[in-house]
Amino acid sequence: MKSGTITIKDISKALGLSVSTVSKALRGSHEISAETQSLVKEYAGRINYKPNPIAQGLRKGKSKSIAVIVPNIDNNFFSQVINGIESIAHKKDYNVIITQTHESYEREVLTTQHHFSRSVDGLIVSISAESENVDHFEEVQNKGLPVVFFDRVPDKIKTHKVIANNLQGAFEATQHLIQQGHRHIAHITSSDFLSITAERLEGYIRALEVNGLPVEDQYIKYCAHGGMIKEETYDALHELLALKNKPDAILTASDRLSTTTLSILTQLKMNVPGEIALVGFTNTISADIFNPPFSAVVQPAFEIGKTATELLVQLIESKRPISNFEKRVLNTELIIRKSS
Amino acid sequence: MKSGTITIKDISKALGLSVSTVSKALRGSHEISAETQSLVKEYAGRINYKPNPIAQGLRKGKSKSIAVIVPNIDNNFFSQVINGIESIAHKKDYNVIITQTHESYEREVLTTQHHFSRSVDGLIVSISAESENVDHFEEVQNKGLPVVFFDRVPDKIKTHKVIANNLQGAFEATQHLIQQGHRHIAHITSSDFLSITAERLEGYIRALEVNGLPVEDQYIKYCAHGGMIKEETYDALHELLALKNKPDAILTASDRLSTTTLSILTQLKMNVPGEIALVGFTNTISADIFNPPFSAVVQPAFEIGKTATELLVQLIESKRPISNFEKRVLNTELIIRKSS
DNA sequence: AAAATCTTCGAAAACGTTGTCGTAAAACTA
DNA sequence: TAGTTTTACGACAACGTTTTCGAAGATTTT
Repeated sequence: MKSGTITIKDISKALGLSVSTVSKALRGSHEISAETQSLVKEYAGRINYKPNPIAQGLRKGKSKSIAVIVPNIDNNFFSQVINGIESIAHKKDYNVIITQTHESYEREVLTTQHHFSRSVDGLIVSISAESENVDHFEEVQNKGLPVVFFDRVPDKIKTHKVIANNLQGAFEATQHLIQQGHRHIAHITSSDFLSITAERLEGYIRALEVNGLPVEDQYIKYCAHGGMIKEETYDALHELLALKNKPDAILTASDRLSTTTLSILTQLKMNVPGEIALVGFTNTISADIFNPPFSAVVQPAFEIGKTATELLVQLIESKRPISNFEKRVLNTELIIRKSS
Repeated sequence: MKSGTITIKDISKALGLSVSTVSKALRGSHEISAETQSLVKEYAGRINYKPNPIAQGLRKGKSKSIAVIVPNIDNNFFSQVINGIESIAHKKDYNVIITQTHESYEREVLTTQHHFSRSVDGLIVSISAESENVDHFEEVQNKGLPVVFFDRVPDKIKTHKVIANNLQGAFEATQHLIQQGHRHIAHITSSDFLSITAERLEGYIRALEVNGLPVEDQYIKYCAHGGMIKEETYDALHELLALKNKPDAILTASDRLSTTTLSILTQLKMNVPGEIALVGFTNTISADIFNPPFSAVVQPAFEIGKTATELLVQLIESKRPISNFEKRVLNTELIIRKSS
């Protein structure tokens, strides 16, 4: 690791200057004469000197990097958010490192602490489906690490949050199903304590109510692992199809749940939307080549990532502590295809 | 950042011991008496002390973390590889951080240098479609940072490599298309200098030759950005369909190219496989709900990730320099569905 | 009882950087 | 010319660890 690394010390030796002089010259300090500065800079450039950011971080407590913690990356919603994050972060000269929790509470705690102690400058987080407890985030936040949440956000923690208008999205999708003539609409969703679950459920319920339809518990199925475990979705769907009053439509609440549900229905050789219609929250770029083409509630994922990053950088670079936090809500878009 | 952080110094003050004693006690050194050790450990546990890995890294030149550099994460092949990487890395107590290059040479260089100087212990890389030049990897490797390549590997650099049996995979897929009666088989692939491109092309050509079919340049289309830019694929496809002898089948060489091609054919309302059959390299988990269900050459992505990580850890933890490097080749699987 | 050996700990250096402070020489002021 | 300010640089401490070395006290060996 160390063999070829070039440090300030090498430059100082070669040029017969002190390390502090070299450091200051490199940073363009006014204490150093123009000649010395250009001498140092020229030489540093020539031998391809790169400052060691971890030493800088140690010294300054800043590292110009931000970490993203998401449940999974194999999910177009999250990967699009990450692209949004990178678009802003790179522009502002921050590096972005990504870690996934696989919906595991334990991994989330570990990775949070890891990022904290490797001193990233901030965290952008969407909470794992298993994480009922969010103390680990509160802890690092109290120690001065800025955190911004998106999508799955905790009520408890005071900070910036960026979400899609989940209520509206679920409302419109349900409304659409009702307009198509469906009366028994089921909802397959994630862990009941996640913010997105509550918000989307609320939209679903309101649409039913507005249309004078009953809200039936038997039509609402929670998947504790957010669809990570296929059996979970399979069981939920199976229970729905075993009901006396089988649902004639389903609203699925997440990317993974949507594709898994369609996949199972296809396996069961069920006619979509003939026997059962399907609308789901999903940002998959392949929705139009699904069979049938998938009606989707699409979240402004890229925008969410951009917004979260702007807010985070604001927190990081603010001189004095910020206390009035905002919750940005971005609108979803309902794209109707053939599955409904 | 620093406010709440607990350091060895805090412990040493509280217990009236020197920092060196505390450090050694924490690491279980035999120089420290059992009582002192348990005293220190108990106290450290109680106040929730966490060693600062970046300081450890500075001191020891090791950080117990490895970085993964891939073109994109919104791609089931790469996300599955990453899952394989994490499965081994976490077991061996390494943290995994992920960065994407978006097929950009420039970003690849930047992120490589960034990881090097934040002193990760090793790199697992699949090269960007733009990167004809791989000097940046050679450079960090010469400075002592172990690198393992997978999937898109450079010929030039001597190190461990893990790839799918691309030749065999392409051969079987082409063979299958021929058996289905197709005689004009096109091949849409990535940048011509990528290893996977050459290997898959070779398999395609051999299958044609074995069956006494001509190899025609007009049927072979390269996409310099690996399908990242949709127009690229669109143009390639358009040119193929404008030929006098339109192809009656296509073999696509990557995840993104496969879905994009199907998507465009769907837009063009072409009958797949009636007018044109399709087989492609892809690890998408949604292949069975595509319209039509997609015939896929599936790579053992998870296994590739696992293998690459085992080899990397071996490089990292080896006492003396390793010079006999291996290239592991893992078999693909052809899953025939309805698109061919 | 003196000498040798352990045992247990602390002082200090090191990793690569930055920032504070001190200081010699040069430039100005009176 | 003496005094004051400015310029341009170097010494040193600090960030949080680990490790080498030395040394005091305890224990064992002769």
